[in-house]
Amino acid sequence: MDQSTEEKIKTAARKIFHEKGYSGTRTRDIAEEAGINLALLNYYFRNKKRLFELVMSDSLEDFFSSIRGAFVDTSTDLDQKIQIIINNYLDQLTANPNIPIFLLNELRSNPDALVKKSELRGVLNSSSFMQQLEERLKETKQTGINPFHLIVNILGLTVFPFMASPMIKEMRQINDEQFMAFIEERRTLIPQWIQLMIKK
Amino acid sequence: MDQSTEEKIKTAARKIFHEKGYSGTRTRDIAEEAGINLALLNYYFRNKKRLFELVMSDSLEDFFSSIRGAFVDTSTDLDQKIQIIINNYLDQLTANPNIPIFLLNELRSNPDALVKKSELRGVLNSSSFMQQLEERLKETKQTGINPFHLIVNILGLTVFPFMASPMIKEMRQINDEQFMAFIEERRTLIPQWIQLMIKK
DNA sequence: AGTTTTTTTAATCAATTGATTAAAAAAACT
DNA sequence: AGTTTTTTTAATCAATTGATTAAAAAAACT
Repeated sequence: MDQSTEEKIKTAARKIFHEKGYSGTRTRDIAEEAGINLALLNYYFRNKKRLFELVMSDSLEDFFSSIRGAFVDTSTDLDQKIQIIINNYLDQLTANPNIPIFLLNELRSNPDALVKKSELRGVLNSSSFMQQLEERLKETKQTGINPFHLIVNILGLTVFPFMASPMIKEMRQINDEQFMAFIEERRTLIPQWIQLMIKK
Repeated sequence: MDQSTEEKIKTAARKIFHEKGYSGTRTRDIAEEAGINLALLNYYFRNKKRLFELVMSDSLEDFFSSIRGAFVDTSTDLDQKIQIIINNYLDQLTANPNIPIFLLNELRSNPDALVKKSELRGVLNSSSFMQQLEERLKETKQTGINPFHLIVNILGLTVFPFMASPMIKEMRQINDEQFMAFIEERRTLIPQWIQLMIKK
């Protein structure tokens, strides 16, 4: 495990920024986590802000990358895509449960970070998935419904429980392991629910 | 508008804490927002932490209070309750769009705040709504599904778009007004989707 | 009207935080 | 082996932040 100092800092910064957000994170926290001298943060990354922007950009990329493939793939049909998107998201969120709340909380004060990812908008809006959704809504006589609602629903059913995990755990008096079992139950349920919304 | 100084501080604190979170908020921000002298925060509330805990407690109360009535009301049936809960939530979130992300972000670092509201767990778990949900799942041969999933779904479909509003606005290139129109569309759609999940 | 209590103010302080500095150590180059 | 460049270190600094202080002003009490 011979990580360079620069890599050590990045890894540590990702972890701590995800947990504490930008203003809750001290550069000393990152240095401690990385096991390096505090001044190295400025030597390698100039200042806290730059390091954060790097982590923010990477995290946005991570958030979208696990589903981009499924969105644009023309060889799968709508039902397959729904399954793949939800599965890929659950896998990714299981590995990085802090990403959604981190991203959405930071985007509140700095929405511009997303503008730099404007390419994603293009990908999403012209995706095979979007077209297939529109066609399905036509077939099911639901043309009054903006297909974007369905995308929000997939995200809401998949992502929200991770963001609300403290509340869910407290309300149901369950531990982390039991929470993850709850999430696994949803792996098959969410696609079924989405299917009901666009049923032929 | 003869608010006392104490009230002015509370109002300002709620606003700023909701926007910036605990660590992103300086006591000077609150004082400026309230139009009062900085030292008055300590005079009236002793320190930043106490003021925050007060705002946190109130905000949790607000988050749950708009739906508590509907949960325990025994004179309405399940379908009516779903409608009322979603409507009440949308009204409340429209008035205070920052509450969910504020609460869930702060609960990540301090879940204990919720333990102080443990009474809510009792209310939820023994509520008329919960019982009606269980009965409906029985009637529809879905006894393998924990009814709590449906509650998470209602929240996910209702609350998540508010939390994700920066992303939704950017992805669809819409302004605040258009975002609220998007939310209003969901007012009738969400109950329909939920009904599909528990359809007889 | 005088006295006491409460509220407010501007200045100041102690601690913290992001950042800088100068020197030492290590690596790379000749 | 000597020189140059890069990396690391511990100390220090400048700015910021939550909090305190002492005095003035206002309100309440007698």
